Amino acid sequence: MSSPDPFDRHDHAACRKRALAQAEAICAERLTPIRRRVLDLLLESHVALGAYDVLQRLQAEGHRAQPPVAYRALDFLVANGLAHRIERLNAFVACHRPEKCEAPAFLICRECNRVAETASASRRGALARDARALGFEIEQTVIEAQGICSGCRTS
Amino acid sequence: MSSPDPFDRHDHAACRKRALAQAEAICAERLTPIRRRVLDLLLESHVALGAYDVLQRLQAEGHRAQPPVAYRALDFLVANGLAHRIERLNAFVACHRPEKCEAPAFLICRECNRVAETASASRRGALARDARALGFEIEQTVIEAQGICSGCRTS
DNA sequence: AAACGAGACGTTATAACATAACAAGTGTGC
DNA sequence: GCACACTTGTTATGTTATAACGTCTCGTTT
Ligand SMILES: [Zn+2]
Ligand SMILES: [Zn+2]
Ligand SMILES: [Zn+2]
Ligand SMILES: [Zn+2]
Repeated sequence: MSSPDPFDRHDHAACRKRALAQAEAICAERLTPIRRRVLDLLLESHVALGAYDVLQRLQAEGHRAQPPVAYRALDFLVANGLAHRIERLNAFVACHRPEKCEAPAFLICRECNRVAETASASRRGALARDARALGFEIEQTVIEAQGICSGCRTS
Repeated sequence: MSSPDPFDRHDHAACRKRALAQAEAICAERLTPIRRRVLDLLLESHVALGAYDVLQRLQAEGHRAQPPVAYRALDFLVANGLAHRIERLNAFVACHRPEKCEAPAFLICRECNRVAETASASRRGALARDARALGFEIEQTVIEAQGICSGCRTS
């Protein structure tokens, strides 16, 4: 089955809870309060958050944080597969299925800025074939599609 | 046939000349001296250049340029399909085949930093299918693979 | 010719994104 | 205790990108 579609309504409270539980399973005690809070901030938001957006939210909660605090937490989450960086937006989203996530691809609505995560073809596609032909060894692939979601198109 | 492989040796003087000629055919008088020069700077370099790299080179040639000069030229080139932005690197490469270029994908060597342009599957792949299923209309897709090229791997 | 508008470019200033470097606190194992 | 790994706090700075406004040129309109 596919990941929850952020363009669609779903039981997001449960979705968020599950993602946090998976995060704790993956990281155990390494999911410190700051990291956990940052992950939850990403889960709360269906749009990608920039590091400074995260920082502002932390500060709004009374945490006297400086930029490295946000970047470190985000870097940790990305390194552990709990969040993804969206290059196009210089921003981050939570991964909703960290246990099954491999070779993600993203659909970014230019109107509402929401980001949907989907799975990419990975080792089978034309790109992998081309790379092999060139002797290029792919380690990681960024796939980010821009466009307009169904909700925004109809309105 | 595929585009010239920057990981491979080729007659780059000719390659560059052809690309410039195609650029002039596409833009006519709109390819002003600055834009032409920036395009040529990108063609000269097999690695992606950041806007400030371009800027430095312009300044080294005696041109008293400020950042917007570089960004404007690069934006123009990208808008006209003569160059591509590599999101992962916040940098730009010239397109070697602007007339035939559609849905490009990139292979980025993390060791030598060279970037090869290839063609992506476009409307047929799993991504397009997923998007259609969600009612998402894709307008543009960024595909950037990181890895290691054959030259760098063997050495 | 004078007025106008579009497009390119010059210039200043500032916004937005990201990291280097070092200090200090915590816990674990020796 | 002490070394070590890891996390966090904090200051400062580096890097990437754009807003805003002025000027110049050229071709079109009046
Ligand atoms: Zn994911
Ligand atoms: Zn939308
Ligand atoms: Zn191209
Ligand atoms: Zn290489």
